[in-house]
Amino acid sequence: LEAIATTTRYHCGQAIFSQTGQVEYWYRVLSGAAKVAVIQFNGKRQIIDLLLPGDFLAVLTTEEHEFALEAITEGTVIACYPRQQIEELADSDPRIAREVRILAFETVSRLQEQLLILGRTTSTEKVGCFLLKMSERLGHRSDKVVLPMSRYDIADYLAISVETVCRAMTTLSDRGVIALSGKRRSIRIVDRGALEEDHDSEFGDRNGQVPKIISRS
Amino acid sequence: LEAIATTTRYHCGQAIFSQTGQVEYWYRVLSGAAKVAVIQFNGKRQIIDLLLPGDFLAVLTTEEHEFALEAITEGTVIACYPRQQIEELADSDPRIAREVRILAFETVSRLQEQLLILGRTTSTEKVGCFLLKMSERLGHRSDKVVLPMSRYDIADYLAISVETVCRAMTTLSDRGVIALSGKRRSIRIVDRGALEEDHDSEFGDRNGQVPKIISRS
DNA sequence: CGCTCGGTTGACAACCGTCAAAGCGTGTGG
DNA sequence: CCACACGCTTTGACGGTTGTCAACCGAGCG
Repeated sequence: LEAIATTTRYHCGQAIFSQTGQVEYWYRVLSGAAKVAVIQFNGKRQIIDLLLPGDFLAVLTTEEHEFALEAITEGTVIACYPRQQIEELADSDPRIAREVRILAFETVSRLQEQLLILGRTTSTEKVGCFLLKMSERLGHRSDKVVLPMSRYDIADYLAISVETVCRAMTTLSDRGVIALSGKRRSIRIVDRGALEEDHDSEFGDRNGQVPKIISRS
Repeated sequence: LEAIATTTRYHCGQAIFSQTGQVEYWYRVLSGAAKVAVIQFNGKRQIIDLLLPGDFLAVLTTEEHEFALEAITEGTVIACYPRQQIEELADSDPRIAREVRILAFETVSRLQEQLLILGRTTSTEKVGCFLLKMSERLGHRSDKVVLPMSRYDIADYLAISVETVCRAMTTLSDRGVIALSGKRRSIRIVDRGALEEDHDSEFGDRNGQVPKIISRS
């Protein structure tokens, strides 16, 4: 599978691609980090996916939106696979087809998790869940998390403003849930349990209603 | 591919599955509509995906969340494929593998679109984009959209409250962008252009800055 | 040294969630 | 056939949260 890949090293902020229409390549981050952004007619940017080492991106078409893939850490290495060739390989080798399938499902899972984070009500929860997810995805066993992105990128990723991201950070820091180290992008998770529950039963579980009935149609 | 499927007809509000852990089946909506919901420790529900006829759902694992798939219209027909068998078929027949791949990529695309909607700033934009997407997905050429879901489901889907959904609807109606028919779930799109742009240059494009430089890391 | 950019904090207005209440539609039972 | 009840929808009032604007700090760099 790696035989048809062309790996390239990118600088921080460098665009891997940025276009509208059919995308003829699939990408995979080998080291560093990259963001998948959509530039809206509006001028506003939104980051709809964050790629860490091992993550995969396959975009079929980008109708009516301008997609952009961009490195966010210095020296990010990305493998680029021609779509045509990878499809042919998958057709001829079931193992490769299975691998591509798994990568696609991982992408689905990643996006679903992101949807859950965006569905949170308060910004503090969003940032808390984001930090938790980043801690998981970065895979370090320690509680130290070195964010690969700026606050601006976090804001675009969580669909909130930069100032709100900062405020959420300091709020979590004041609560003693996280600790902001000297280095700006380095964060230590102090109380992981509080991050996971967060607002859960903040004011006691006064809503004793068991949510058995899901539907209301 | 349809040989291994077991199709079942469901009532409105009936659960197709609801569990935590490994999901051993993949699903496809043949007619009607279904929602993929996550019940959080909190008790709050969030709809992370909406399945219309032709749409596909494959969940690998639902670690740490309880996933539920539930019909939202009466008489929804859903095909259920055992994961094991569909993988074996895909391994033996490249055409099936390709089909599964395409379905997975469509799921990715659907989730990305939903992320874009959730990334909108105001609730009116969210509802407007949602209606536009529903109009596209339902595929009717006319401007009439019959929503398959309740306002509660829309709220859980857009991560806003029910009241806000109603207010956004009436706001759009007051602006003359949409028309609320007598039937509650029937909506007519009057000014499609306004829905697409929406807030775009509401107060003139005072931010003349061309967003060439995407990155700020 | 001055510049730029990222990060942080404050003030204020607008938006949205919550609580409350009232209008509708549908289905069921009398 | 009608009355009632229940659930969905809508609207209002109010307080909390967040976006926006503004200013300041610190670090990197020419």
